[in-house]
Amino acid sequence: MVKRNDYTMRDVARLAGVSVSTVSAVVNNTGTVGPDLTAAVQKAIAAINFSPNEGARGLRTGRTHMLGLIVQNITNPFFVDALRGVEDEAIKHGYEVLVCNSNDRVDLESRHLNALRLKRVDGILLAPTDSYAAREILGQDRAPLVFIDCIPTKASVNCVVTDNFESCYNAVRYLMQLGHRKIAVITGKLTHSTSIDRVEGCRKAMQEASLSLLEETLTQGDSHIESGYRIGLNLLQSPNPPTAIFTLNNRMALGVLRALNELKVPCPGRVSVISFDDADWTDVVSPTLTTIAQPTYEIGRAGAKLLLDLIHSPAERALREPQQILLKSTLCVRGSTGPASGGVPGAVPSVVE
Amino acid sequence: MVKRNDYTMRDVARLAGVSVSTVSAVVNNTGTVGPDLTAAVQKAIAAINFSPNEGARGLRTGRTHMLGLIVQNITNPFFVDALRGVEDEAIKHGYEVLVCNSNDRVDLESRHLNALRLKRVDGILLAPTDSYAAREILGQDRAPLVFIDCIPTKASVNCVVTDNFESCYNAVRYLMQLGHRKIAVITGKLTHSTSIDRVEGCRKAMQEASLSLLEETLTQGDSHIESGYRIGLNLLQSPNPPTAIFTLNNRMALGVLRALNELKVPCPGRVSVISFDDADWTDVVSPTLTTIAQPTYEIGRAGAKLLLDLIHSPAERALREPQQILLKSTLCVRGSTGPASGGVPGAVPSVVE
DNA sequence: CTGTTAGCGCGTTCAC
DNA sequence: GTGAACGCGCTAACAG
Repeated sequence: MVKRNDYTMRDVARLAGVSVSTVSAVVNNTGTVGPDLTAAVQKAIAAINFSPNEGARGLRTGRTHMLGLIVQNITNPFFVDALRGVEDEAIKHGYEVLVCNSNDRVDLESRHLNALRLKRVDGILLAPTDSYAAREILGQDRAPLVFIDCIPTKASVNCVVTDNFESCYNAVRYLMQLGHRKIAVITGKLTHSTSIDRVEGCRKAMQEASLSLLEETLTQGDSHIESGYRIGLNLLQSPNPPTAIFTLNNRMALGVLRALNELKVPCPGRVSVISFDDADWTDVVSPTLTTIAQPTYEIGRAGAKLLLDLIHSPAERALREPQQILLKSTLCVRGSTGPASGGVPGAVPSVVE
Repeated sequence: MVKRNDYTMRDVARLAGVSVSTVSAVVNNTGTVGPDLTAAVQKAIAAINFSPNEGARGLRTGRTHMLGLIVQNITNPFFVDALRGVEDEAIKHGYEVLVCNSNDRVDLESRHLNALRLKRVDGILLAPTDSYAAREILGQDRAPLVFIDCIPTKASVNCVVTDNFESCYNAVRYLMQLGHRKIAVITGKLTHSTSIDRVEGCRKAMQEASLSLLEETLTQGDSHIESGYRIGLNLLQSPNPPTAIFTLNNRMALGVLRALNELKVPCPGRVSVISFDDADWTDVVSPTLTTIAQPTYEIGRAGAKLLLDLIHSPAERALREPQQILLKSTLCVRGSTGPASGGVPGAVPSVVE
């Protein structure tokens, strides 16, 4: 047993000459204690700088006032912004946030899930590493759960995500308006709903223009810089290169830009680049990067809000259908996208709308 | 009282036909329970999917197995990397991390400090917003505390930081070797030890070369992009511009680069730029950025390690002098720094070593 | 080896 | 309006 020199309510009670329950009543402001005693208790509390033990309180009330947040990879600024949103909302309601980083590993994710369970957090926000793995945890009884940046299954679950389908649909249409017909798409892992929805959005836009999303123009990366770089090199050096590259994530775009600079391929002269996710540096890189900005902070905030809602009304929760919150993104046009006209000879297919 | 449908040890005990303490002994693996009973208990645990309530355990043991991490501003990637280091180390020892973002506000910082106290975390890692404010919390009795990215006072405190003084000393010497004599320094808030130490490092290097760090070449920013941009514009448009700009933080460098591009000032042709903090994008921006890379992850890891050390040996802690861990940085030379020779006419002062 | 007992710090009926 | 008693889920003495 570790020695803790924290003061307890008993100390306060003794000092104020009252009973523990009176102290408790004052601390919790139940309003049933007379003004004189209240003052005495408050004085005693201040005197020894007493602060109630939230752990013990939680044991009684069944509330820990802690939220768990598990993110795929904290290295991705997207999740940092979401984290800010989560924390701001949590604080506002007197909650603290236990942050866990899965580091793209499913095993770490479930380990964190278990740790949060032991800690009896009041609710969990989960940005899963893999949609299929995420489904398995759905059946289990645990604290209220809200997914962010992922819709793990068609079945109804509480989640908040960007409208990935529409965002990509619009982005590809934008590229096609610029005259692009051969558009390469670099995706994240296709076992994640986010990637899947984004690809579908691309596919729809292209189908409407009687183009098809060919295997050769769709490449799976892993959301990290290196994969963007490697795939970018391949794409740019292929005999029949695309006139536009669409990376479905920020950091893969960084890799593509690196490949671009290294190969000294003019952009947007020969190839346009557009990427999902905005960032600090998009207007300082060369070329400045056209992006689709997600409401990152808002995703976190809305997720936390929904979660706190579930926590505070468990009765309704059972009745109400889970909510799927879809947030809109913004297209930020910058220097990396331009007309396809000056493309490589032969790169423009004969398809006409 | 909220209804929790979690199972307790009593349920397990009942199911296994043993007493609660036996269950406890099995769970904690004290090795005093016979093999047959152990098996029975484990079976019962598995049957109802029991998991011990860490909160209740903490009430007994006085350990919450939680660490608090308060960072100045989570938007800064430096702290995200440190966070990763903290978490990895924490997990290894069965701890979870409560992450708090002060958002550069001293009042939020102390609010978080208080919340962590209520939660009875076993230890706190603090990256303070302001060194002066940080001193005030030193006297208070609370959980073991380790500072990161800050030495709030000359008096001995446990902390782990980059050797800011030496890093800057070396960086300025590097610039001087390239022939630079008029070096502008853009600092973060000067109420933070980190900024102060960095400035001192610059000053020493310049003094050794009989140069002085003039007020006109030393400007205080606030570590955000905007301030770098604004100060950068001023500097570049001044009648007697510097031949080199040293930003003491990542994001201010981003601002300077923006100013540079906007004004179309050749870099490093007319002015060189070097910055503290490395980043993902340093080799994709134009020009690629020369930086001083801090061992960010390691700062977090070492900080957590030191903290866990303090937690696990409170007896020695009282005896031992607090530790100040100083980590080395790395100079990453890229495209934004070059010889000063081609500088603006008149920009080279007549000072000769 | 195992069970009984006594709290950890707090909130919450109940009598008074 | 106030205080005594009980229990939240668990660990740690101690007894057997």
